[in-house]
Amino acid sequence: MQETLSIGQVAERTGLSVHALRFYEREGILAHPVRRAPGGNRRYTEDDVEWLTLCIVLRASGMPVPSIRRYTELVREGAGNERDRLALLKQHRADVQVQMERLSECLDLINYKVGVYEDILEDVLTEHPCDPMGN
Amino acid sequence: MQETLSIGQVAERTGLSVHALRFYEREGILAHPVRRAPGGNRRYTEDDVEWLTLCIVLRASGMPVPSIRRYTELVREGAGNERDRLALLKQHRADVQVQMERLSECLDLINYKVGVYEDILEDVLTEHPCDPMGN
DNA sequence: GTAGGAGCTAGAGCCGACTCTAGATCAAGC
DNA sequence: GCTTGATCTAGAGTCGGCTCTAGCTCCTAC
Repeated sequence: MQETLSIGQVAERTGLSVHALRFYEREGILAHPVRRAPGGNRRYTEDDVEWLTLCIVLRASGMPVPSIRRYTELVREGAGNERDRLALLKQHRADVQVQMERLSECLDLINYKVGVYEDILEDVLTEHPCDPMGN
Repeated sequence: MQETLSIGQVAERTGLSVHALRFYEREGILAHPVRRAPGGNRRYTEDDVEWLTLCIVLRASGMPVPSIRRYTELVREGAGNERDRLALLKQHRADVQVQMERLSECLDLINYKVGVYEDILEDVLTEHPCDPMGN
C-alpha cells in the first residue's frame, strides 16, 4: 500500500497554498484526477507531487494556465501524441528564451544607469571630500 | 522654439497606448508634469519620450509602478539624492538578476523534457520506420 | 456649418492567477 | 459530548496594470 499525502502536506512540500492546489485541480492541471479518501479528502501520490513540481516550473517561467492545461490533457491522453507535447514544450522554451533576452537588454540599460550614478558619486567625493552630497 | 509631440505621436513612438500614457501620468511617473497646449492637450518633449523609454525598460523588467514612481520622485527632487537613486537601481538590478537565474533554472528542466521527447520520437522512428506515431 | 478625428476627464471594466470566506463535515483528543 | 483543526464546496474578492467608455471640447477640412 503506497502512502499518500493530504492537501496540507502537499502544500508544504510544493510551496503552493492549499487554495492554489484546489484551484489547479479545478483548472484541470492534474495529470490524474486526485483520489479521495472516504470522507472526501484529497489524497495525493508522489507522482502527483512530481507532476505539480513540473507545473510550478512551467508557471514560474510564464506559461499561462490554459497552456499547462493543454499539456496536461496531452499527457492524460497517453502515448501517441509525443509530437504535440514536444511542440508545446519547444514553443515554451522559445518564449522563455525571448524573455531572458529581453531581461538581458533591460539589464544592460540598468547597468549603464548604475554606472552613471556611481561616477557621479565618485566625482562628488573627489571634488568635495568633506561634502559628499554636494551641498 | 523646440518642437513638441502630441500624445498620439508619443504613443506611436514609444509603443505605449494613449491610455497607458495618461495612466502613467496619473500614477506620477513623468519626470516633469506634462506641459499643455492652450486647449488642454498634452505636449511632450523629447526629454519626456526619453524618460518614458527608461520607464518602459524598468516596467519590462518587472519593476512595479510604485517603485518607478519613487524613482521619478527622486529625480524630480533634483541633485542631492543620487545615493538613493543608485540604491533603488541596484536593488532592481539584483531583482532582475534573480529573475534571470530562475528562468535559467526553468529552462534547464524544459530542455531536459524536450530531450526526453526527442529521444522518444527518435526511438519510435528507428524501431518502426513506417509507423512514426507507434500506432 | 458641419462632419471627422484627436484629445480631454472621471471613472468603470477587464484579465489572470490566485486568495479568501462562509458554512458544513469529520476525526482525534480531552 | 465537545472543542480543535484539517478538510470540503461554491462562489466572491483582490491586485496590478492597464483598457475602455461616456460625454465633452477642439481644430481642420470640406
